[in-house]
Amino acid sequence: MRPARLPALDDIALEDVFHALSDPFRLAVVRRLAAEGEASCQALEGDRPKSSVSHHFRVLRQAGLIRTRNEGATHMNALRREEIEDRFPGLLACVLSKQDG
Amino acid sequence: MRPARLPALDDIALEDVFHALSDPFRLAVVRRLAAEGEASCQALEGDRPKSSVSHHFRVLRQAGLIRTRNEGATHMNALRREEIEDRFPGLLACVLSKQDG
DNA sequence: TCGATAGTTCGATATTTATCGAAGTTTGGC
DNA sequence: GCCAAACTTCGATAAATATCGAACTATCGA
Repeated sequence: MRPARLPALDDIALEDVFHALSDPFRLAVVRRLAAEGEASCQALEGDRPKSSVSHHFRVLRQAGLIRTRNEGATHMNALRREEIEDRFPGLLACVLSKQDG
Repeated sequence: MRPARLPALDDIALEDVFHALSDPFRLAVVRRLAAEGEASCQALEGDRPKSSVSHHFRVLRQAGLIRTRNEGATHMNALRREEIEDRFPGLLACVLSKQDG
């Protein structure tokens, strides 16, 4: 199992983060990770096929938003909170406020 | 000249705002409007064709990010700052901070 | 070793978005 | 009224994304 190859947030443009967050499923994943701390892909897939879920997790990973830790066969995902806050101050607050409005 | 048909920000999902901001040209427009207050489409087009510029302004308008006021034949655009801040607190701050990083 | 489970990767198709010329609209000036 | 300027709208094409099944990989347990 190779190292997690986390992209450095400094190399990521805000546009790319916005793109990652412009999908409802991905935005929901970010919100749930913020609320629940850590979760497997499976725990967050709705009823969609695994390949689709995997695709969305990859987009989030490449945008620097999440970190994935392999724990046995399951992959545990978590928000890169501090780093995101450091690089894009206020972004998470914005995503997490008024989630229903 | 019919009324500006501004969408109510309450009707706009955060995903849609993120989508609007996920394009480098549109993000640049938002930043320039924030810095300069008001500008015509023409003043902000790089060297791209008018139809392309018009398209991007429409996306920004539909996402509720800008307001367009017709002053003669030219259309003056401005950020809907207070409303955006109201609906998505922190979003603009995030877009406007560290624009070069 | 054989399954079963959890994800990833591949490939093909569908949907969405962007791009840009051409034609149309509105406004102001002569 | 006529023309130019500033946009918008239309339509066609290109490019980027999403979707989903099928095949592949890695890990755990019996």
